[in-house]
Amino acid sequence: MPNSKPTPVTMDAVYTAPGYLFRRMQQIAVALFIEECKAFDLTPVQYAALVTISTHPGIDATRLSAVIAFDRSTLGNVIERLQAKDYIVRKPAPEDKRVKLLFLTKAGAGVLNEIMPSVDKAQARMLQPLKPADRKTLLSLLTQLVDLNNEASRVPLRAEDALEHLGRSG
Amino acid sequence: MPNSKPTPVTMDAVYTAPGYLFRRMQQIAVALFIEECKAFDLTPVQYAALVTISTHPGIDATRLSAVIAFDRSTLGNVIERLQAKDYIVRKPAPEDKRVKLLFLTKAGAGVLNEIMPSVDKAQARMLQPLKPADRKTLLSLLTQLVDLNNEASRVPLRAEDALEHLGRSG
DNA sequence: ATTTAATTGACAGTATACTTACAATACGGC
DNA sequence: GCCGTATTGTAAGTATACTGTCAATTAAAT
Repeated sequence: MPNSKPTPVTMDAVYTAPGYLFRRMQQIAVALFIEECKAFDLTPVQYAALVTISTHPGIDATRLSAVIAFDRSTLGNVIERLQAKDYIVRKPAPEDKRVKLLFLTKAGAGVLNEIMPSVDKAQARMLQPLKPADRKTLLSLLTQLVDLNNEASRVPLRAEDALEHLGRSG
Repeated sequence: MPNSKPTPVTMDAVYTAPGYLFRRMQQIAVALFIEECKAFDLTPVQYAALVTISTHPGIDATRLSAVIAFDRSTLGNVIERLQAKDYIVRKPAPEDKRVKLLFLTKAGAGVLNEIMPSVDKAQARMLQPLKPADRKTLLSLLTQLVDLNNEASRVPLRAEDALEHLGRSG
């Protein structure tokens, strides 16, 4: 009789799983971001896209997705929303008819400057409960882990590759 | 002239933000889970729900949401999908006509038992790149941080409260 | 130079994750 | 026992996040 002893299942199968903990922390991070930045009507993803377009004016959607490691399909919708809010504009690339280049508008640059302190506050708040030394340790291990697992993600970060033929502005 | 010196924006505003790193790790965690468990057609969230229904048979959707800290609305759809796959059944509660109680089916209990090793493999893989001591440190800090930030999340974990009048089976 | 392959943005479809709102039901104070 | 209130499940609407696919276009192979 095979499989005669099924392992007894406990909630530890959920609570101690790193994947569960990362999910919870991500949800906490988004909640804190939204709370601190509620005056600005910008989501964390939209903020990351704005920052990247700011540091790489004229980047296209595919390269943007590689630089922040967000899915290309998802980013299409994000870009549409940023455009609807008049924070960015899309201009057709002269040398490649498929490509649309992304630029910040004045309003986009303004929001980005204004939201920064609130973003910093949110980022600080989510580590606040830890002792300063533990914050540094966690951030260091987390940075290492994300980097070492880069290829495991569906959309690996390709910061360098993506910018090879751009003006190397970031 | 106010605001005459806008802070120069760099990609560090994204790359070093803990929120960004948590988002990346969550995406990596999901990718690894899906890859290891592709034979089973179960998502991480569906797995967590199945485990909880297994350890708390007869739990209702609202309490389930509190025990795994997932949004109540989201969970409605998750439950529908688990029901469509015949992994769970919903039975009306005799003493409260609003409530529908959740139970595993034989198939649900079977999948849960079979998928466990693959889930463990995925969870191990995402920490694998770190040295064993660093894995322990990260997991400890992450667990602390999630717990200390519990109230900041939109759906705080309420494991105890949620089970007060249940049979205390977990 | 013409066929083949790769890239780009777009779209459809599924699955979380959250908000607000709502009807049905249950419960509290009185 | 009635009434205001809270709870439960559900639904609609928005925003990620991923899978495919597709047409248009460009690049590469020969």
